[in-house]
Amino acid sequence: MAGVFNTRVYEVVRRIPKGKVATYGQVAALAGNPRNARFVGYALHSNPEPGVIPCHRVVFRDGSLAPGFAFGGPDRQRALLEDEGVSFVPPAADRENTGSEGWLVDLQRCQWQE
DNA sequence: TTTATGACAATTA
DNA sequence: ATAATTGCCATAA
Repeated sequence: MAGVFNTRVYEVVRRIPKGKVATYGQVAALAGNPRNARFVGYALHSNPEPGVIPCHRVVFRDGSLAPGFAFGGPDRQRALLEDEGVSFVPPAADRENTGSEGWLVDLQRCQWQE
């Protein structure tokens, strides 16, 4: 099909439990390619399997998400994650948020762990 | 058909 | 310690 990696990513993202989030790097690593974090997002962009793959649970290593490419806006993603029980924390001021409302997912508590 | 770019992360200088 | 570069697969033009 459209590449093994792509299919692998979908499978991994689909495994992310509700209330948890995974970073691109983690998904890429589980997909078998720890260096392919870039294509993880591209895979979701290419064929996000609407309704099947929770793209909103995939966030940056910093805890933020893709600004402008979120299924409706970063604000929308925060609402979805909060609704699932994901904890949000204010920016560390040291780490400038990539595009969220200024709030980052608490990877310390909500990062998906296999 | 080939070339260039893309939701990032890790490594090396 | 920080900064800049590299790496990987797939898709679009």
